[in-house]
Amino acid sequence: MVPSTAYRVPDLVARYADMFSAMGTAPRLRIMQLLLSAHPTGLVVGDIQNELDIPNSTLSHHLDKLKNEGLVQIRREGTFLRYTASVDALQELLGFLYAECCTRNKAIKPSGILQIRK
Amino acid sequence: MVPSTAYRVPDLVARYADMFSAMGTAPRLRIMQLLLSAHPTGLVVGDIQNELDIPNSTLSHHLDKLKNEGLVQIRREGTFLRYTASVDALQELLGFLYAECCTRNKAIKPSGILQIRK
DNA sequence: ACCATGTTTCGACATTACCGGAAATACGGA
DNA sequence: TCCGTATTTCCGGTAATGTCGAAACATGGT
Repeated sequence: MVPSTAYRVPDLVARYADMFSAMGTAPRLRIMQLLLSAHPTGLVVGDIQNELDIPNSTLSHHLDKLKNEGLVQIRREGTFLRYTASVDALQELLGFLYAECCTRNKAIKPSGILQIRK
Repeated sequence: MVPSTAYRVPDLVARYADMFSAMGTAPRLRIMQLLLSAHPTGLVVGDIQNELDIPNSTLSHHLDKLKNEGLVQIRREGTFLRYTASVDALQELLGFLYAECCTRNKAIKPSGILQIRK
């Protein structure tokens, strides 16, 4: 018996919720901001630590969470680990929000997103 | 002695983090989707409950969280409470994400947000 | 093999979050 | 005032999360 599609389709809403949750604390949102500001080069853990003043073990947990939700990408450079913001994930998330607010339901006018921001 | 601006400026990052956190669980993200799909009319609590099949007390907690982060607006209609998605809050949040990803750091091309979405 | 540096894991704690049944409250109508 | 419906508050249990020092691990160089 073939299971209904509901079983096979990964729950996108749950996935996006997890992404939002990963950006749902100030330290992690700051990390993402920092990585975006250093895009596409990214930063090594020590740089992030110095910039945000987070203890190494705490920082490692936050980075792990961001990694698990696919929001950052990692590559090794000798003894360093370089983290970069995942453009794909952020684009997906931004696209989801945009679709829900602007495309599907037209609750927000696209022009409203481009606000003056100092 | 004048305190540095860092003291007076409310921490916007923390605020946005709280908003992301509020949308960071599947039940609450579904509630926001539902309210957006019913925008601008909104829905009364009972409708949301029937639609999402969440016990009343649990639902009330989620709605309270969304209210506290300013993501929904409420008005009373007799014995009913009508919830609507807060366009202002969502626009602010979307604007923040857009600015961080597209404007400030140009990590994502704006055209990439408008993806085909079924 | 050893060392220095960078990063993660371990272990523990406090805090907060999620969930839901039962009771309490709010409102409008009879 | 009493009743029925709508919604919240109260209370408890359980699980998840944020934090961080200390120890372990990884890597490249000597």
